[in-house]
Amino acid sequence: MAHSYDDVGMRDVARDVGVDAALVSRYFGGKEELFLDVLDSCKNKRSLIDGDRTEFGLRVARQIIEGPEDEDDNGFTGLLVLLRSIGSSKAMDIVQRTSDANFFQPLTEWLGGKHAAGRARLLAGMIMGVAISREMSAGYSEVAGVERETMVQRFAAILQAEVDAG
Amino acid sequence: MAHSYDDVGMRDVARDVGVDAALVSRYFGGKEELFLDVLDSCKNKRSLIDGDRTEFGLRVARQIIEGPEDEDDNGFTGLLVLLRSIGSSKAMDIVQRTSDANFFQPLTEWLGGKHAAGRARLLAGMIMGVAISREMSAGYSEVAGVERETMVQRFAAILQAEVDAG
DNA sequence: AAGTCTTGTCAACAGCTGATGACAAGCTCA
DNA sequence: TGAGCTTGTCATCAGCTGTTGACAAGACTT
Repeated sequence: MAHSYDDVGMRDVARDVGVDAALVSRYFGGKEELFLDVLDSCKNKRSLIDGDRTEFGLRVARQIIEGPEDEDDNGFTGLLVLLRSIGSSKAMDIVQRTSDANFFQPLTEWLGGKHAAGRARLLAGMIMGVAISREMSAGYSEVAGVERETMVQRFAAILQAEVDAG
Repeated sequence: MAHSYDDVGMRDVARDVGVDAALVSRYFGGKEELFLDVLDSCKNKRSLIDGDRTEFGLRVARQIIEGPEDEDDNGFTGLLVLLRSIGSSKAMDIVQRTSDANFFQPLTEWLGGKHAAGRARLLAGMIMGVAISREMSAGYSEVAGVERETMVQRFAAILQAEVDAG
């Protein structure tokens, strides 16, 4: 699982790699720089934008609501880390800058057409929100499988409408 | 501004009230209990649900996108604190339980009709996401005023459609 | 072979966190 | 008046954080 900025310590990172914490701190030049590097390493995936434009809604909706089949990076892990790191005053600067440069702006350009910025913001917001609502109620009010498929279809239509609105 | 669980220390809370931190810790029984009390104090507002059902979309969309006129509690502060506190392993339990009890479930009941749980989840997710996207790009790519009004209208229609879908 | 750079560890640092025991002043009530 | 409760402060605690200086072993270069 991907965590947040505040929640992951240097010693955690170091342990995962089997190395001393001092080395990590030194190699990256500090925790913030490490965070920035991690986020930048996720930006090249562009899994949101890549793919058929006419199936954007369905593709994204399914991935967000049903979650990734493989436990590894599904292209949204970077976004989830970003979302979880909101609320951290130390990471806020990086979060704002990165989300803008790696998420909002590319989406705006890809959308094009009328009110591209506003539509991108709306689209990004809805995607982030549904993604995060999934783990906010994890283990509590699970939505049944049948109903989930309906959710996917509804959400897909909403997203696609925003893409085609240009 | 409302902050997150990890970002606000006992000493901060105490200073704001003009009191020693020890008193706060003792009076509430600990930081987690304080957090829980704060969240519960926000639940009675029900500002999402209260009001005309046929204007739910417009009312919520305007409040979320344009922000509150008064700097004080606009009924969404509790939700924003909740959102920002995701990513904190210490607050996660409380966040999940509270958001379910004070947010998802009331919304589900209020919605009613077919697939109420799924629609509520979708609705809640979109609302949270757009709310949070506003502060993720604060100061960077501001959306112009004209475009913002279009956003409000589009978002309102999306939300209202989900309400009426039952 | 000698010098130097990289890769890495260890111990320690200052700064912060939430919490707690000891204690003081003021209030209430018998 | 004196007992007991509330309200509040202060110093202090252990635990955690990111960072850094000192040092060691290996690899590469001259």
